[in-house]
Order: sequence, then structure tokens, then C-alpha cells
Amino acid sequence: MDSRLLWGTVEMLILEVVAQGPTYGYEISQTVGERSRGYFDLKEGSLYPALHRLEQQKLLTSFWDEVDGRRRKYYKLSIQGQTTLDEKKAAWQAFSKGVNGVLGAQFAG
Amino acid sequence: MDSRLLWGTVEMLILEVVAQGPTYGYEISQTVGERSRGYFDLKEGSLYPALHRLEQQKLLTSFWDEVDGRRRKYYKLSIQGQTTLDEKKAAWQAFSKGVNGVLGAQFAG
DNA sequence: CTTCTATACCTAGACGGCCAAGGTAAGGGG
DNA sequence: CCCCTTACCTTGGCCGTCTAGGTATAGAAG
Repeated sequence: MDSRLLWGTVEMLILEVVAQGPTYGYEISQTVGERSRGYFDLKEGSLYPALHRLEQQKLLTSFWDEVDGRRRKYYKLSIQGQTTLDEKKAAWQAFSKGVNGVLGAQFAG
Repeated sequence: MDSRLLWGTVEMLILEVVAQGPTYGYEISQTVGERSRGYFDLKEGSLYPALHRLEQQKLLTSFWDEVDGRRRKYYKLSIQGQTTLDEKKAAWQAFSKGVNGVLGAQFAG
């Protein structure tokens, strides 16, 4: 896949997954992979910096937990996070519609 | 609009417009704007470097013409350009489908 | 004549998110 | 003991976009 296309969508994908319930980095990348039928393979170098940005922007809150001797940093969506997610989804649909408009595609967002 | 989303799609949009017939930079940006119903506003700092890249990669060929005292650099799609355009459109649809899969959207590409 | 808008091209430099590649650490199977 | 999986993190490079600037012509407004 063309990784350039990813620009600007990684944060939306993360927020969307976390919106389903508290989860952690490793699981997020797996969920994104599964839900896209293997299309996405979120790299750690994209995933963790993105999580840190989102937390710093207070769109996510985090807490550490340990399961079977493994440290996990769980993330939860904040109120602002939900608002931002809604905005990002709207922006995505507008963008997608714009691209499809130029392509003359019959399907729409 | 979130310009980050644009990454990787500008070249596809340009190729698509040029595929309709020979045209030039200024007109391309207008066409993209119109066909996306005003959503896209291709900046010159993105447009011209992209055109030069595409020409250097031999996906586009160019020739100068003058109309009403105005120099225009016309671009034409090459055979390889058409192939690349097809590939980019397929990649876009796969990407779009992947995103929508994660979003759990009902619409598909 | 000057000024403004539209047309039409170009470029240098900054920005910033993604990726490759590296590191740390624990559990479990071969 | 080694290797794979899980689970986190960071550094540095890459490269396409944008900002902001430049050049030039035509036509309209003042």
C-alpha cells in the first residue's frame, strides 16, 4: 500500500478503535489490521508517536495495567476525543467525496 | 480541509484530469476544484512540483503553447501515465475500502 | 497612468507525520 | 539456549505539502 495515503488518517483510525472501548497500542494495531481485512499494518513508528500526540492533546487518557506479567498502557477516549473523532470522520467523508468527484466515480461517501 | 489527507492523492488527481485530454497547470487546478465541488484548492506549491515530478517520471509529456499572449505549458498523458493512473486509482479504492472497514461504514469504494 | 484582478508559470525553505531500524523486557515453546 | 510473540519506546531520514515570494501579460477600473 502507498503509505503516503495514510497521512492524516492514522489518528482517526486510532480514535475510532479506542472509541469502541479501552484498549492498548498493540491491540489497536491488530484491530485496525483485522477490520481493514489486512490492508492496514500500523507500524510502531507511526502508532506510538500518534498515541502520544493524542494523549498530549487530551483526546485520549491512559492508565497502565498488567496482565500475565505484561505491562499494557490502556487508552480511553475523552469527551474532546469523541468530538474530534466525529470531526475527523466528517472530514474524511468530505475528502473521499471530493476525490471520487474528481475521479468521476459512481460510488459516494 | 485537512491538507494531510491530500498526501499521495494529488498526483492521481492530476493524472486523472490530464487523462481527459491535454491541459495545463492553471486549468488543472480549476478543473480539480470544480469537479470536487470546491472541496479541493490545489496550491501552486503542490501543483507545479507534482507536474514536474510526473513529467520527470515520464508519466506526462509537455509542450508549450501561446494563447492570447499567454504562455501555457500543456501536458499529455503517456502510456505509462495511464498505467500508473489505473494503479493509483486501484490503490485509492483499496485504501478507501480499508478506512471504511475500520470505520464500520456502510458505504464502500 | 496607475492599480487591481485574473491568468500563467516557477521556486526556496519550513513543516511534520510516516517509516526503518534500533532498543528494552517478559513469557513460552522447541 | 534460542527464537517467536507480546508490549512498549525512540532516533533519524524521507519527502510531499504549504507559505510566501518571484516573473510576466492582458484587461478593466479609477
